[in-house]
Amino acid sequence: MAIQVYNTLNRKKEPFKTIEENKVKMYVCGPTVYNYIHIGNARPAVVFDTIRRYLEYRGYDVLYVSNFTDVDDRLIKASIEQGDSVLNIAERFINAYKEDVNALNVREADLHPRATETMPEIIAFIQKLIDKGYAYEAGGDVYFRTRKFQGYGKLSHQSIDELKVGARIDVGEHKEDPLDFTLWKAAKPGEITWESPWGVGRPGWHIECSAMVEKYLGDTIDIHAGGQDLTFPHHENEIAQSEALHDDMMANYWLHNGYIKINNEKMSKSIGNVILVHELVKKYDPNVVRFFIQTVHYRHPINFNDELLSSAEQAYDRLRTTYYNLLHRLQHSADLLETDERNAWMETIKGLKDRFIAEMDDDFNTANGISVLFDASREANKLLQDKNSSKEILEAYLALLDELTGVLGLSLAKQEELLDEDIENLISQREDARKTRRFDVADQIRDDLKDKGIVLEDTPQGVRWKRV
RNA sequence: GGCGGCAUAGCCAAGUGGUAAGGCACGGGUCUGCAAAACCCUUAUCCCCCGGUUCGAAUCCGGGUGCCGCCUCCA
Repeated sequence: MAIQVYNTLNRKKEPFKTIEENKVKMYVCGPTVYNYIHIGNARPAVVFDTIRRYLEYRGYDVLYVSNFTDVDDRLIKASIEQGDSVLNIAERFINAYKEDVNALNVREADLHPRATETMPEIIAFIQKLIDKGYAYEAGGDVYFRTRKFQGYGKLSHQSIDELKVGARIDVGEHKEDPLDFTLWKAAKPGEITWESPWGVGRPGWHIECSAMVEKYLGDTIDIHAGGQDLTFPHHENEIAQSEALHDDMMANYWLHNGYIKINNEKMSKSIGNVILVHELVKKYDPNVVRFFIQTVHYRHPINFNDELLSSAEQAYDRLRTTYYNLLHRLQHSADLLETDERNAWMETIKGLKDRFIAEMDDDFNTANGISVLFDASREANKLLQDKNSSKEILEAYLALLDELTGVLGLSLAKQEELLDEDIENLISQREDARKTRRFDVADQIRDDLKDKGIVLEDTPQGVRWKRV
Protein backbone atom coordinates (compact mmCIF):
# COMPACT_ATOMS: atom_id res chain seq x y z
CA MET A 1 0.00 0.00 0.00
CA ALA A 2 1.38 3.30 -1.04
CA ILE A 3 1.62 6.34 1.17
CA GLN A 4 -1.66 8.24 1.21
CA VAL A 5 -1.52 12.02 1.15
CA TYR A 6 -4.34 14.47 1.66
CA ASN A 7 -4.24 16.91 -1.22
CA THR A 8 -5.90 20.30 -0.72
CA LEU A 9 -6.34 20.50 -4.47
CA ASN A 10 -8.84 17.64 -4.54
CA ARG A 11 -9.79 17.60 -0.88
CA LYS A 12 -9.10 13.95 -0.45
CA LYS A 13 -6.39 11.47 0.29
CA GLU A 14 -4.55 10.21 -2.75
CA PRO A 15 -1.82 7.64 -3.27
CA PHE A 16 1.54 9.38 -3.24
CA LYS A 17 3.25 9.08 -6.58
CA THR A 18 6.37 11.04 -7.34
CA ILE A 19 7.33 12.54 -10.67
CA GLU A 20 10.70 10.88 -10.63
CA GLU A 21 10.99 7.51 -9.01
CA ASN A 22 12.09 7.72 -5.37
CA LYS A 23 12.71 11.45 -5.60
CA VAL A 24 10.62 14.10 -3.92
CA LYS A 25 10.82 17.76 -4.77
CA MET A 26 9.31 19.67 -1.91
CA TYR A 27 8.81 23.37 -1.33
CA VAL A 28 7.61 24.86 1.95
CA CYS A 29 6.70 28.51 2.28
CA GLY A 30 8.96 30.01 4.91
CA PRO A 31 8.64 33.03 7.17
CA THR A 32 8.83 36.72 6.55
CA VAL A 33 11.82 37.54 8.67
CA TYR A 34 10.82 40.72 10.45
CA ASN A 35 10.46 39.34 13.98
CA TYR A 36 11.06 36.31 16.18
CA ILE A 37 8.91 33.38 15.19
CA HIS A 38 5.92 32.28 17.21
CA ILE A 39 4.53 28.79 17.57
CA GLY A 40 2.29 29.42 14.56
CA ASN A 41 5.44 29.61 12.47
CA ALA A 42 6.94 26.67 14.30
CA ARG A 43 4.12 24.31 13.48
CA PRO A 44 4.66 24.11 9.72
CA ALA A 45 8.40 23.93 10.33
CA VAL A 46 7.94 20.91 12.58
CA VAL A 47 5.15 19.30 10.58
CA PHE A 48 6.86 19.43 7.21
CA ASP A 49 10.22 18.54 8.70
CA THR A 50 8.54 15.43 10.06
CA ILE A 51 7.05 14.65 6.67
CA ARG A 52 10.42 15.14 5.07
CA ARG A 53 12.06 12.80 7.57
CA TYR A 54 9.36 10.22 7.09
CA LEU A 55 9.63 10.28 3.30
CA GLU A 56 13.36 9.81 3.64
CA TYR A 57 12.75 6.97 6.07
CA ARG A 58 10.57 5.37 3.42
CA GLY A 59 13.38 5.52 0.93
CA TYR A 60 12.77 8.76 -0.90
CA ASP A 61 15.49 11.18 -1.77
CA VAL A 62 13.96 14.50 -0.74
CA LEU A 63 15.07 17.85 -2.07
CA TYR A 64 13.65 20.32 0.42
CA VAL A 65 13.50 24.02 -0.35
CA SER A 66 12.13 26.69 1.95
CA ASN A 67 12.33 30.42 1.35
CA PHE A 68 12.92 33.48 3.46
CA THR A 69 10.89 36.51 2.50
CA ASP A 70 13.42 39.18 3.28
CA VAL A 71 11.79 42.20 1.69
CA ASP A 72 8.17 43.29 2.09
CA ASP A 73 6.01 45.97 3.71
CA ARG A 74 6.53 44.74 7.25
CA LEU A 75 10.27 44.65 6.86
CA ILE A 76 10.28 48.14 5.44
CA LYS A 77 8.14 49.29 8.34
CA ALA A 78 10.49 47.64 10.84
CA SER A 79 13.40 49.23 9.06
CA ILE A 80 11.96 52.70 9.50
CA GLU A 81 10.99 52.08 13.12
CA GLN A 82 14.33 50.64 14.09
CA GLY A 83 16.48 52.86 11.95
CA ASP A 84 18.23 49.85 10.53
CA SER A 85 18.41 48.52 7.01
CA VAL A 86 15.95 45.95 5.70
CA LEU A 87 18.77 43.57 4.95
CA ASN A 88 20.25 43.84 8.43
CA ILE A 89 16.94 43.16 10.06
CA ALA A 90 16.31 40.24 7.76
CA GLU A 91 19.73 38.82 8.49
CA ARG A 92 19.15 39.08 12.20
CA PHE A 93 15.82 37.28 12.13
CA ILE A 94 16.97 34.64 9.70
CA ASN A 95 19.56 33.73 12.28
CA ALA A 96 16.95 33.85 15.03
CA TYR A 97 14.67 31.61 12.96
CA LYS A 98 17.40 29.08 12.44
CA GLU A 99 18.22 29.07 16.12
CA ASP A 100 14.59 28.57 17.12
CA VAL A 101 13.70 25.80 14.71
CA ASN A 102 17.02 24.14 15.36
CA ALA A 103 16.04 23.94 19.01
CA LEU A 104 12.96 22.04 17.86
CA ASN A 105 15.24 19.71 15.93
CA VAL A 106 14.02 20.91 12.55
CA ARG A 107 16.69 20.11 9.98
CA GLU A 108 17.87 22.87 7.73
CA ALA A 109 16.41 22.90 4.27
CA ASP A 110 18.67 21.79 1.43
CA LEU A 111 18.22 25.30 0.08
CA HIS A 112 17.02 28.44 1.84
CA PRO A 113 16.65 30.97 -0.98
CA ARG A 114 15.97 34.60 -0.17
CA ALA A 115 13.81 36.92 -2.20
CA THR A 116 16.56 39.51 -2.42
CA GLU A 117 18.94 36.93 -3.84
CA THR A 118 16.47 35.75 -6.47
CA MET A 119 15.84 39.13 -8.07
CA PRO A 120 17.00 38.34 -11.64
CA GLU A 121 14.77 35.26 -11.77
CA ILE A 122 11.82 37.15 -10.30
CA ILE A 123 12.13 39.93 -12.85
CA ALA A 124 12.54 37.48 -15.71
CA PHE A 125 9.47 35.57 -14.51
CA ILE A 126 7.38 38.71 -14.50
CA GLN A 127 8.63 39.71 -17.94
CA LYS A 128 7.63 36.34 -19.35
CA LEU A 129 4.15 36.76 -17.89
CA ILE A 130 3.88 40.16 -19.54
CA ASP A 131 5.07 38.72 -22.83
CA LYS A 132 2.45 36.03 -22.59
CA GLY A 133 -0.29 38.54 -21.86
CA TYR A 134 -0.91 37.46 -18.29
CA ALA A 135 0.51 40.59 -16.76
CA TYR A 136 0.64 44.31 -17.47
CA GLU A 137 2.57 47.30 -16.31
CA ALA A 138 0.67 50.31 -15.00
CA GLY A 139 2.19 53.32 -13.30
CA GLY A 140 5.41 51.48 -12.45
CA ASP A 141 3.53 48.56 -10.92
CA VAL A 142 3.02 45.23 -12.62
CA TYR A 143 -0.18 43.28 -12.03
CA PHE A 144 -1.30 39.76 -12.80
CA ARG A 145 -4.37 39.55 -15.02
CA THR A 146 -6.27 37.16 -12.78
CA ARG A 147 -9.34 36.61 -14.93
CA LYS A 148 -7.23 35.51 -17.84
CA PHE A 149 -5.99 32.49 -15.93
CA GLN A 150 -8.45 29.65 -16.35
CA GLY A 151 -8.86 27.75 -13.14
CA TYR A 152 -8.22 30.57 -10.74
CA GLY A 153 -9.67 29.45 -7.42
CA LYS A 154 -9.13 25.73 -7.92
CA LEU A 155 -7.03 25.36 -4.78
CA SER A 156 -9.27 27.31 -2.44
CA HIS A 157 -12.34 26.03 -4.31
CA GLN A 158 -13.89 29.39 -4.85
CA SER A 159 -15.40 30.77 -7.96
CA ILE A 160 -13.91 33.91 -9.36
CA ASP A 161 -17.22 35.72 -9.10
CA GLU A 162 -17.45 35.05 -5.38
CA LEU A 163 -13.91 36.21 -4.86
CA LYS A 164 -14.74 39.40 -6.65
CA VAL A 165 -16.95 40.45 -3.74
CA GLY A 166 -14.04 40.79 -1.35
CA ALA A 167 -11.59 42.25 -3.82
CA ARG A 168 -10.96 45.93 -4.03
CA ILE A 169 -8.55 48.42 -5.45
CA ASP A 170 -6.52 50.40 -2.95
CA VAL A 171 -5.74 54.03 -3.37
CA GLY A 172 -2.73 54.43 -5.61
CA GLU A 173 -3.15 51.10 -7.36
CA HIS A 174 -3.67 50.91 -11.08
CA LYS A 175 -5.43 47.57 -11.51
CA GLU A 176 -7.58 46.78 -14.50
CA ASP A 177 -9.65 44.54 -12.29
CA PRO A 178 -9.98 44.35 -8.49
CA LEU A 179 -9.01 40.67 -8.63
CA ASP A 180 -5.61 41.41 -10.13
CA PHE A 181 -2.69 41.16 -7.75
CA THR A 182 0.71 42.75 -7.59
CA LEU A 183 3.77 41.19 -9.18
CA TRP A 184 6.00 44.22 -8.97
CA LYS A 185 5.56 47.25 -6.80
CA ALA A 186 6.97 50.66 -7.74
CA ALA A 187 9.15 52.10 -5.00
CA LYS A 188 8.11 54.93 -2.78
CA PRO A 189 10.84 57.43 -1.95
CA GLY A 190 13.38 56.09 0.49
CA GLU A 191 12.43 52.43 0.11
CA ILE A 192 14.84 49.67 -0.73
CA THR A 193 14.69 49.10 -4.50
CA TRP A 194 15.87 47.04 -7.41
CA GLU A 195 16.18 48.08 -11.03
CA SER A 196 13.67 46.53 -13.39
CA PRO A 197 12.30 47.07 -16.91
CA TRP A 198 9.39 48.87 -15.23
CA GLY A 199 11.47 51.21 -13.13
CA VAL A 200 12.78 50.85 -9.60
CA GLY A 201 10.72 48.82 -7.19
CA ARG A 202 10.43 45.48 -5.47
CA PRO A 203 8.59 42.23 -5.99
CA GLY A 204 5.10 41.44 -4.77
CA TRP A 205 4.82 38.69 -2.21
CA HIS A 206 3.62 35.77 -4.30
CA ILE A 207 6.07 35.98 -7.16
CA GLU A 208 9.16 35.00 -5.19
CA CYS A 209 7.84 31.51 -4.51
CA SER A 210 6.96 30.93 -8.15
CA ALA A 211 10.39 32.10 -9.23
CA MET A 212 12.20 30.03 -6.61
CA VAL A 213 10.27 26.87 -7.33
CA GLU A 214 11.05 27.26 -11.02
CA LYS A 215 14.70 28.04 -10.38
CA TYR A 216 15.51 25.33 -7.87
CA LEU A 217 12.96 22.59 -8.45
CA GLY A 218 11.45 22.98 -11.91
CA ASP A 219 8.07 23.63 -13.51
CA THR A 220 6.23 20.90 -11.63
CA ILE A 221 7.14 19.69 -8.16
CA ASP A 222 5.80 16.92 -5.96
CA ILE A 223 4.84 18.72 -2.76
CA HIS A 224 4.09 22.35 -2.04
CA ALA A 225 3.26 23.08 1.56
CA GLY A 226 2.51 25.76 4.10
CA GLY A 227 0.04 26.95 6.70
CA GLN A 228 -3.66 26.72 6.01
CA ASP A 229 -3.99 30.48 5.78
CA LEU A 230 -1.67 30.51 2.81
CA THR A 231 -4.15 28.57 0.70
CA PHE A 232 -5.77 31.82 -0.27
CA PRO A 233 -4.56 34.05 -1.66
CA HIS A 234 -0.88 33.15 -1.54
CA HIS A 235 -0.91 29.65 -2.99
CA GLU A 236 -3.77 30.40 -5.32
CA ASN A 237 -1.73 33.24 -6.78
CA GLU A 238 1.39 31.14 -7.02
CA ILE A 239 -0.56 28.60 -9.03
CA ALA A 240 -1.89 31.32 -11.31
CA GLN A 241 1.58 32.73 -11.97
CA SER A 242 3.39 29.46 -12.47
CA GLU A 243 0.73 27.60 -14.38
CA ALA A 244 -0.04 30.55 -16.64
CA LEU A 245 3.59 30.58 -17.60
CA HIS A 246 4.34 26.86 -17.77
CA ASP A 247 0.98 25.47 -18.88
CA ASP A 248 1.58 22.69 -16.42
CA MET A 249 0.77 21.80 -12.81
CA MET A 250 2.83 23.74 -10.32
CA ALA A 251 2.66 20.98 -7.72
CA ASN A 252 0.98 17.59 -7.63
CA TYR A 253 0.26 17.68 -3.91
CA TRP A 254 -0.66 20.71 -1.84
CA LEU A 255 -0.38 20.22 1.92
CA HIS A 256 -1.60 22.63 4.56
CA ASN A 257 -1.24 22.47 8.31
CA GLY A 258 -3.97 23.61 10.67
CA TYR A 259 -4.01 26.63 12.92
CA ILE A 260 -2.83 27.13 16.45
CA LYS A 261 -5.03 28.45 19.18
CA ILE A 262 -4.12 29.68 22.62
CA ASN A 263 -6.63 28.71 25.27
CA ASN A 264 -9.13 28.19 22.47
CA GLU A 265 -8.67 31.69 21.14
CA LYS A 266 -7.00 32.72 17.95
CA MET A 267 -3.40 33.65 18.54
CA SER A 268 -3.01 37.27 17.56
CA LYS A 269 -1.11 40.35 18.42
CA SER A 270 -4.26 42.25 19.27
CA ILE A 271 -5.28 39.69 21.89
CA GLY A 272 -1.69 39.71 23.09
CA ASN A 273 -1.41 35.95 23.40
CA VAL A 274 1.37 35.30 20.91
CA ILE A 275 3.80 32.68 22.15
CA LEU A 276 7.34 32.98 20.80
CA VAL A 277 9.29 29.80 20.26
CA HIS A 278 12.17 31.58 21.85
CA GLU A 279 10.30 31.82 25.16
CA LEU A 280 8.54 28.49 24.97
CA VAL A 281 11.69 26.40 24.74
CA LYS A 282 13.00 28.02 27.89
CA LYS A 283 10.00 26.73 29.75
CA TYR A 284 9.60 23.31 28.16
CA ASP A 285 11.99 20.76 26.78
CA PRO A 286 11.97 21.34 23.00
CA ASN A 287 11.43 17.61 22.56
CA VAL A 288 8.20 17.96 24.48
CA VAL A 289 7.09 20.90 22.35
CA ARG A 290 7.78 18.96 19.19
CA PHE A 291 6.10 15.88 20.60
CA PHE A 292 3.06 17.90 21.61
CA ILE A 293 2.68 19.28 18.10
CA GLN A 294 2.85 15.75 16.75
CA THR A 295 0.17 14.38 19.06
CA VAL A 296 -2.41 16.19 16.94
CA HIS A 297 -2.95 15.44 13.29
CA TYR A 298 -1.20 18.12 11.25
CA ARG A 299 -4.36 19.24 9.46
CA HIS A 300 -6.34 19.75 12.65
CA PRO A 301 -6.28 22.81 14.84
CA ILE A 302 -4.13 22.54 17.94
CA ASN A 303 -4.70 24.31 21.21
CA PHE A 304 -1.82 25.51 23.36
CA ASN A 305 -1.79 26.18 27.08
CA ASP A 306 0.29 25.23 30.10
CA GLU A 307 -2.00 22.46 31.21
CA LEU A 308 -1.79 20.72 27.84
CA LEU A 309 1.97 21.16 27.63
CA SER A 310 2.38 19.75 31.13
CA SER A 311 0.27 16.78 30.23
CA ALA A 312 2.44 16.23 27.17
CA GLU A 313 5.49 16.47 29.38
CA GLN A 314 4.14 13.67 31.58
CA ALA A 315 3.39 11.57 28.55
CA TYR A 316 6.81 12.10 27.05
CA ASP A 317 8.44 11.16 30.35
CA ARG A 318 6.74 7.81 30.17
CA LEU A 319 8.63 7.06 26.97
CA ARG A 320 11.83 8.41 28.41
CA THR A 321 11.53 6.35 31.54
CA THR A 322 11.21 3.18 29.52
CA TYR A 323 14.24 4.18 27.51
CA TYR A 324 16.37 4.92 30.59
CA ASN A 325 15.23 1.75 32.28
CA LEU A 326 16.19 -0.32 29.27
CA LEU A 327 19.62 1.28 29.32
CA HIS A 328 19.96 0.73 33.06
CA ARG A 329 19.07 -2.92 32.74
CA LEU A 330 21.52 -3.34 29.92
CA GLN A 331 24.36 -1.74 31.81
CA HIS A 332 23.78 -3.06 35.30
CA SER A 333 22.49 -6.52 34.85
CA ALA A 334 24.66 -9.56 35.13
CA ASP A 335 21.79 -11.90 34.47
CA LEU A 336 21.27 -11.28 30.77
CA LEU A 337 20.33 -14.74 29.67
CA GLU A 338 18.64 -15.99 26.58
CA THR A 339 14.94 -16.24 27.08
CA ASP A 340 12.85 -19.02 25.66
CA GLU A 341 10.61 -16.45 24.09
CA ARG A 342 13.25 -14.80 21.95
CA ASN A 343 11.36 -15.23 18.72
CA ALA A 344 8.11 -14.02 20.20
CA TRP A 345 9.80 -10.81 21.37
CA MET A 346 11.38 -10.22 18.01
CA GLU A 347 8.03 -10.76 16.35
CA THR A 348 6.46 -8.20 18.65
CA ILE A 349 9.13 -5.67 17.80
CA LYS A 350 8.68 -6.26 14.10
CA GLY A 351 4.93 -5.89 14.50
CA LEU A 352 5.29 -2.56 16.28
CA LYS A 353 7.50 -1.21 13.56
CA ASP A 354 5.10 -2.35 10.85
CA ARG A 355 2.21 -0.69 12.63
CA PHE A 356 4.12 2.55 12.97
CA ILE A 357 4.78 2.58 9.25
CA ALA A 358 1.18 1.74 8.41
CA GLU A 359 -0.06 4.62 10.56
CA MET A 360 2.43 7.11 9.15
CA ASP A 361 1.71 5.98 5.62
CA ASP A 362 -1.83 7.19 6.17
CA ASP A 363 -1.36 10.89 5.61
CA PHE A 364 1.49 11.17 8.10
CA ASN A 365 -0.68 10.34 11.10
CA THR A 366 1.83 11.15 13.80
CA ALA A 367 -0.83 10.91 16.51
CA ASN A 368 -1.27 7.24 15.69
CA GLY A 369 2.44 6.75 15.18
CA ILE A 370 2.95 8.02 18.70
CA SER A 371 0.34 5.64 20.05
CA VAL A 372 2.52 2.85 18.66
CA LEU A 373 5.45 4.29 20.59
CA PHE A 374 3.43 3.95 23.77
CA ASP A 375 2.56 0.39 22.92
CA ALA A 376 6.24 -0.26 22.35
CA SER A 377 6.94 1.28 25.71
CA ARG A 378 4.45 -1.03 27.39
CA GLU A 379 5.96 -4.09 25.74
CA ALA A 380 9.46 -3.04 26.70
CA ASN A 381 8.34 -2.46 30.28
CA LYS A 382 7.00 -6.00 30.36
CA LEU A 383 10.36 -7.21 29.16
CA LEU A 384 12.00 -5.32 31.97
CA GLN A 385 9.92 -7.23 34.47
CA ASP A 386 11.19 -10.56 33.24
CA LYS A 387 13.88 -12.13 35.37
CA ASN A 388 15.70 -13.32 32.31
CA SER A 389 15.94 -10.88 29.50
CA SER A 390 18.53 -11.11 26.83
CA LYS A 391 20.91 -8.43 25.77
CA GLU A 392 19.78 -8.87 22.21
CA ILE A 393 16.15 -8.09 22.97
CA LEU A 394 16.93 -5.15 25.24
CA GLU A 395 19.06 -3.72 22.48
CA ALA A 396 16.38 -4.41 19.92
CA TYR A 397 13.90 -2.36 21.93
CA LEU A 398 16.35 0.49 22.33
CA ALA A 399 17.02 0.38 18.61
CA LEU A 400 13.29 0.39 17.85
CA LEU A 401 12.68 3.39 20.07
CA ASP A 402 15.67 5.20 18.61
CA GLU A 403 14.52 4.46 15.10
CA LEU A 404 10.90 5.50 15.47
CA THR A 405 11.50 8.58 17.59
CA GLY A 406 14.28 9.48 15.18
CA VAL A 407 11.82 9.50 12.31
CA LEU A 408 9.73 11.96 14.28
CA GLY A 409 12.80 14.04 15.08
CA LEU A 410 12.53 13.28 18.77
CA SER A 411 15.20 12.06 21.11
CA LEU A 412 14.75 9.99 24.25
CA ALA A 413 18.41 9.73 25.08
CA LYS A 414 19.60 11.94 27.87
CA GLN A 415 22.94 13.61 27.96
CA GLU A 416 25.67 11.69 29.67
CA GLU A 417 25.44 12.72 33.27
CA LEU A 418 27.68 12.12 36.23
CA LEU A 419 26.80 12.48 39.87
CA ASP A 420 28.88 14.39 42.35
CA GLU A 421 31.17 12.26 44.41
CA ASP A 422 29.39 13.02 47.66
CA ILE A 423 26.10 11.97 46.13
CA GLU A 424 27.67 8.77 44.88
CA ASN A 425 28.84 8.22 48.44
CA LEU A 426 25.39 8.80 49.87
CA ILE A 427 23.92 6.28 47.47
CA SER A 428 26.40 3.62 48.46
CA GLN A 429 25.92 4.43 52.16
CA ARG A 430 22.23 3.89 51.62
CA GLU A 431 22.92 0.57 49.92
CA ASP A 432 24.92 -0.53 52.95
CA ALA A 433 22.15 0.57 55.26
CA ARG A 434 19.58 -1.40 53.28
CA LYS A 435 21.72 -4.50 53.34
CA THR A 436 21.83 -4.32 57.11
CA ARG A 437 18.14 -3.49 57.21
CA ARG A 438 18.65 -0.05 58.75
CA PHE A 439 15.75 1.26 56.73
CA ASP A 440 15.30 4.46 58.70
CA VAL A 441 18.80 5.51 57.67
CA ALA A 442 18.22 4.42 54.07
CA ASP A 443 14.94 6.29 53.83
CA GLN A 444 16.45 9.41 55.30
CA ILE A 445 19.15 9.43 52.64
CA ARG A 446 16.56 8.85 49.95
CA ASP A 447 14.48 11.75 51.21
CA ASP A 448 17.50 14.02 51.39
CA LEU A 449 18.49 13.22 47.84
CA LYS A 450 14.97 13.77 46.64
CA ASP A 451 15.17 17.28 48.05
CA LYS A 452 18.26 17.73 45.91
CA GLY A 453 16.33 16.58 42.85
CA ILE A 454 17.66 13.05 42.69
CA VAL A 455 15.12 10.28 42.81
CA LEU A 456 16.27 6.77 43.67
CA GLU A 457 14.53 3.64 42.51
CA ASP A 458 15.46 0.20 43.80
CA THR A 459 15.38 -2.59 41.26
CA PRO A 460 16.50 -6.23 41.30
CA GLN A 461 19.41 -5.02 39.17
CA GLY A 462 20.52 -2.39 41.64
CA VAL A 463 19.62 1.18 42.41
CA ARG A 464 18.54 3.47 39.60
CA TRP A 465 18.61 7.24 39.86
CA LYS A 466 17.20 10.08 37.86
CA ARG A 467 16.98 13.81 38.11
CA VAL A 468 13.61 15.48 38.37
C1' G B 1 -23.05 36.75 1.57
C1' G B 2 -19.30 32.80 -0.63
C1' C B 3 -15.94 28.64 0.65
C1' G B 4 -14.33 25.33 4.38
C1' G B 5 -13.34 22.94 9.14
C1' C B 6 -14.62 21.06 13.87
C1' A B 7 -18.14 18.86 17.88
C1' U B 8 -15.65 11.43 20.64
C1' A B 9 -14.74 9.70 28.60
C1' G B 10 -12.76 14.66 33.88
C1' C B 11 -8.87 16.63 30.17
C1' C B 12 -6.11 15.82 25.39
C1' A B 13 -6.72 12.93 21.04
C1' A B 14 -7.06 8.83 16.93
C1' G B 15 -10.74 6.44 14.36
C1' U B 16 -14.77 8.17 8.14
C1' G B 17 -19.69 1.61 7.21
C1' G B 18 -18.70 -3.77 10.93
C1' U B 19 -19.54 -2.89 16.41
C1' A B 20 -14.96 2.98 20.43
C1' A B 21 -6.61 3.38 19.59
C1' G B 22 -3.22 5.98 22.63
C1' G B 23 -1.86 9.62 26.50
C1' C B 24 -2.76 12.66 31.07
C1' A B 25 -5.65 12.50 35.56
C1' C B 26 -8.71 9.09 38.99
C1' G B 27 -9.77 4.31 41.56
C1' G B 28 -8.57 -1.04 42.79
C1' G B 29 -4.86 -4.91 42.72
C1' U B 30 0.29 -7.04 42.06
C1' C B 31 5.43 -6.12 42.91
C1' U B 32 8.50 -3.48 47.03
C1' G B 33 11.30 -3.48 53.82
C1' C B 34 8.60 1.10 52.51
C1' A B 35 8.67 3.71 48.11
C1' A B 36 9.44 4.78 43.02
C1' A B 37 9.08 2.75 38.32
C1' A B 38 6.30 -0.98 36.14
C1' C B 39 2.43 -4.53 35.15
C1' C B 40 -2.86 -6.06 35.49
C1' C B 41 -7.94 -4.52 36.07
C1' U B 42 -11.59 -0.70 36.10
C1' U B 43 -13.10 3.97 33.56
C1' A B 44 -17.63 6.49 26.87
C1' U B 45 -23.81 0.40 26.07
C1' C B 46 -21.71 4.92 23.34
C1' C B 47 -19.26 9.23 19.84
C1' C B 48 -23.62 17.52 20.02
C1' C B 49 -29.28 16.95 18.85
C1' C B 50 -33.39 15.12 15.49
C1' G B 51 -34.69 12.23 11.33
C1' G B 52 -33.21 8.94 7.18
C1' U B 53 -30.28 5.07 4.24
C1' U B 54 -28.30 0.12 5.62
C1' C B 55 -28.33 -6.55 7.92
C1' G B 56 -25.17 -3.03 10.42
C1' A B 57 -23.19 4.21 11.27
C1' A B 58 -19.35 7.90 15.71
C1' U B 59 -18.41 6.99 10.54
C1' C B 60 -23.04 7.97 4.69
C1' C B 61 -27.51 11.47 3.59
C1' G B 62 -31.03 15.55 5.23
C1' G B 63 -32.20 19.14 8.99
C1' G B 64 -30.82 21.69 13.53
C1' U B 65 -27.48 23.70 17.51
C1' G B 66 -22.65 25.38 19.03
C1' C B 67 -17.52 26.76 18.10
C1' C B 68 -13.79 28.17 14.55
C1' G B 69 -11.04 29.53 9.99
C1' C B 70 -10.37 31.82 5.00
C1' C B 71 -12.48 35.54 1.61
C1' U B 72 -7.85 41.87 4.53
C1' C B 73 0.57 40.02 2.21
C1' C B 74 -1.50 36.51 9.60
C1' A B 75 1.91 30.03 9.55
